[in-house]
Amino acid sequence: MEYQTKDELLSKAKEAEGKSFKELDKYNRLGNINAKGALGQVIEESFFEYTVNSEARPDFENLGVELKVTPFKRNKNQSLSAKERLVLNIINYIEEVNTTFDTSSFWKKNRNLLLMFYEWLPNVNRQDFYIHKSILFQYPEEDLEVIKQDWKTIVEKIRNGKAHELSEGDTNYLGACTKGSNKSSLRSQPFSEIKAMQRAYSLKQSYMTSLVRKYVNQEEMISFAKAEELKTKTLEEILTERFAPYIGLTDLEIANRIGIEYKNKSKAFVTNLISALLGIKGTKLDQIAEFAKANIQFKTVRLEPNGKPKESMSFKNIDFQEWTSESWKDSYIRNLFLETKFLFVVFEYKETKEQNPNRQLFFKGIKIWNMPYSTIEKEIKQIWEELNKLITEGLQINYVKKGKKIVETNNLPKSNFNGIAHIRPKGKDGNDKVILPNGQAITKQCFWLNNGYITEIINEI
DNA sequence: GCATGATCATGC
DNA sequence: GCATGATCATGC
Repeated sequence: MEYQTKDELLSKAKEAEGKSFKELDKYNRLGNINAKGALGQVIEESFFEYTVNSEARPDFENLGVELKVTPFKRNKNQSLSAKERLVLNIINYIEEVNTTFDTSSFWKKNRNLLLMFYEWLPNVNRQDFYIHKSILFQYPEEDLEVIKQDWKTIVEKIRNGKAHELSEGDTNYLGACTKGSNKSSLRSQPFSEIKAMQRAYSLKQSYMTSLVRKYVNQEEMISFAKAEELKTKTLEEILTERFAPYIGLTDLEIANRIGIEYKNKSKAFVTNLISALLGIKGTKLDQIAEFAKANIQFKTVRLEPNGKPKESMSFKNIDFQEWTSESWKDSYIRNLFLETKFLFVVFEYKETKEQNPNRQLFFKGIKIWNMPYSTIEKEIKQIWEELNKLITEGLQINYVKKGKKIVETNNLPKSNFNGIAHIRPKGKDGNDKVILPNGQAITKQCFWLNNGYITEIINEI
């Protein structure tokens, strides 16, 4: 049947709230097909009773509304997250470069979304998943401005003959995610001979998480950029501008100026500093809308007078079981760097520790960065493969006497491995160990980006 | 001076 | 108690 108004469509969609897919599946689709989009098909065919299509036009064409059935999950700490990105239409590289945002395939098809959220549960048959919430989604004005910027970024890259280097980390809310995983899903691009992976527009998982929290859980986040400002400046430009007045000041001076408590060793200090600089003092960083939606993580960098950080940058400890059971494409480390943007908050010491043990820290600036696709697929992949190989072979773990102490050594990739990253212990003490898949015990290990590599990134400021 | 291993400190 | 950010210590 055809719905005459959006309200009519929405009230129909709301009838599904609280129902399981089993109840909605009139034609027993779920019993027969295993395909990925089956849950969406049940909604299209059984619930709305229209034939499944994969056309460029929206599903409810007369209303210009596209239907999307999308999962969320509950985390260990009970918060909700989108289970995945929302995949939209495939990008035709050849045609998309001839459009503007308003005439783009993205905007034509996905301007109005009817979102039906269901909860995904581990070890539960998908027939028993429930629809929790149906909403007619329209992009908030400030989000739409960021999405327009993202769209431009994507199309510019195609125009520069770099469709094959597109990466989700390039953009903030709207991404270009790969779709189809084999060689046959390569497509031509207009300004390069190189075939590019087929990609679709997508709303990033982090962006979808913000929608889940807002619409399913009624959580509000706080944003620092207004739509008006985003019309003339990118999110990155706004951030840079907000931090600029404080360049050259010491951390103490900044604390005094913005009225936050100064705690030298406190992890919370830089967090407080960021939210205060952004004009939303006291907001936890995961509650800052732009950071949450774009998956921007901050990292503090402290440069020595020679312009290089003394220390490498650590990430979370390595889960060896996870590392060796995932494929490269699904690997934690690959997806971390593909999907995360980093906000480096850079400070510098102007004296060495020898010159002055109580040396002060001066704010130098920020850098918003995501790892280039080529680095992920080359150096990060190398280290991932090397670690997998070593774990399969069995690590060489030795205990050698150094002076009075006994030190644990191993043959994991060191900082000279490929210049980008290395693996190094990070435990509480000598007894803080994990068990490798083959039963060996080793001090907890961590993934580090080399300080030399960090220097290169920061020097682009 | 740098690389690598060791471990402290904070916050949830 | 643990994860993660931060930093120390030692030897080449």
